[in-house]
Amino acid sequence: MKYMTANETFRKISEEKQNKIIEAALNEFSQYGYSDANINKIAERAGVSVGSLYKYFNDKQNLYQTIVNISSDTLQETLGRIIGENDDIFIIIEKIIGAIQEYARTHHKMFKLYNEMTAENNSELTWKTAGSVEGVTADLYASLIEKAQKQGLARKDFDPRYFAFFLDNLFVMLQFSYSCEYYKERLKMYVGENAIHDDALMCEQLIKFIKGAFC
Amino acid sequence: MKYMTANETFRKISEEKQNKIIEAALNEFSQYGYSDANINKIAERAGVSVGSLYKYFNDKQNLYQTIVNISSDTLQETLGRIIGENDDIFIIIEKIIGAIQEYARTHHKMFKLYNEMTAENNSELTWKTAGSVEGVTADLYASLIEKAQKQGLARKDFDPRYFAFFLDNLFVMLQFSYSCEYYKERLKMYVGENAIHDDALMCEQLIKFIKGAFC
DNA sequence: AGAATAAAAGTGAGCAGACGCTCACTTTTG
DNA sequence: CAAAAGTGAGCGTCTGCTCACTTTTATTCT
Repeated sequence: MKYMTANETFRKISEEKQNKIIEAALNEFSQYGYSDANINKIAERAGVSVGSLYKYFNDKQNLYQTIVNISSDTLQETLGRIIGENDDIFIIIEKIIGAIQEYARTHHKMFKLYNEMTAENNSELTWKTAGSVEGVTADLYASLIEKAQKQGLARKDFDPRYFAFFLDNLFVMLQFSYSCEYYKERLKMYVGENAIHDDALMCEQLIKFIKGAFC
Repeated sequence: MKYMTANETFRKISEEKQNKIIEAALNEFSQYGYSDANINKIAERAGVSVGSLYKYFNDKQNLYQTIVNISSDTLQETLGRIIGENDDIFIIIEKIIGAIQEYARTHHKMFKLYNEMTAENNSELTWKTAGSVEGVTADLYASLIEKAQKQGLARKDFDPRYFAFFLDNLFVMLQFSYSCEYYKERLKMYVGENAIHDDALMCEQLIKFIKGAFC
């Protein structure tokens, strides 16, 4: 169900109002992180009173959880669609890289939120939601690789679960490199100032790297 | 110079006292992150008064910077030593993986601190110290790969700077996977409960992956 | 050597500002 | 005219940091 973590009241208000609140909260949380995010500011930016906000969400944690869930669902939906298209593995990888590059521009706050969330120490809470997603992804990648091995598209002398892990590691770091200040700077150090804008070159090189590893 | 960011007073006190303060601060910062770290608690755990702490360090930021610098230096020193040994690239990679696995146990708080630091938004401050380190690493990896290309150890149809980037991405994620709660859980999802303890298998699989990509 | 004294180091109660959250109240809805 | 939705001043708490004060160390003088 949509916005499961929010209170009933929130689900009854107009979609426009919902969106304004979600946008304001995503803005604040992704920019300042959980602890430094200011609830009063979120309310002000969203054009609602703090009192109302606390009728929609039990507390700060609850609002944060809702935003994390929304982001997680949005990203997962895209990934699911791509993998469900039943292409061969290297086409899928290319599509995923393309999706990361596109999302880094249109939804970069969600990537940033994801980065902050994983750095937090009370991961137990956030793991319950984002964790299930990671589990599904892990299985999907592993079975894709296994299929590729059977089709002769990948060599057979490695553990598909480990290679799925390394593959997703490369994707996670690509997300960070496009969305988070620190990793943006780091990317520049490695491949130069304007690499951030040359999507095609990055995609080409990364696929070459992955293909090499698999074949 | 040692502890450059700290005040002169700090550099004059006994090494034992310095170490107690650094340990207490590293503990607090790595466990709770910058914002939620409590200065009063650090002082108490280190066995000094808050007043003294503020004679050693200008403010919270300053103490944090000092801890980040120390961690950064410690890790960089190890990496520099390994790369300086002039082995062929795959021996170096194996040694780096081994060092990550070892440090994940002996210095895991430093890795955690690094993860939190990179998620912070005021990266400009921390970039000044950690950033210079990343720059050096980037150059070292790239020239190592270039050398391998010339020696015929790696194929020549890729950009060494991009491959250096992907290589270090795999190392960074390995660090996180061994040290940070979220990524530990994620690693379990991918390769199973007891993969965290099977260092040899992880090393073997990762080298296989990297070797494939390079050759 | 020890007293006198100045400088440096150390202390912790408490100030000041920030912020999550409440609640007595008003407005809107059905 | 209830019931539900909305409001925002301000309460309570938390915490970075200060400052008036004490203790220790270093130096000078008799």
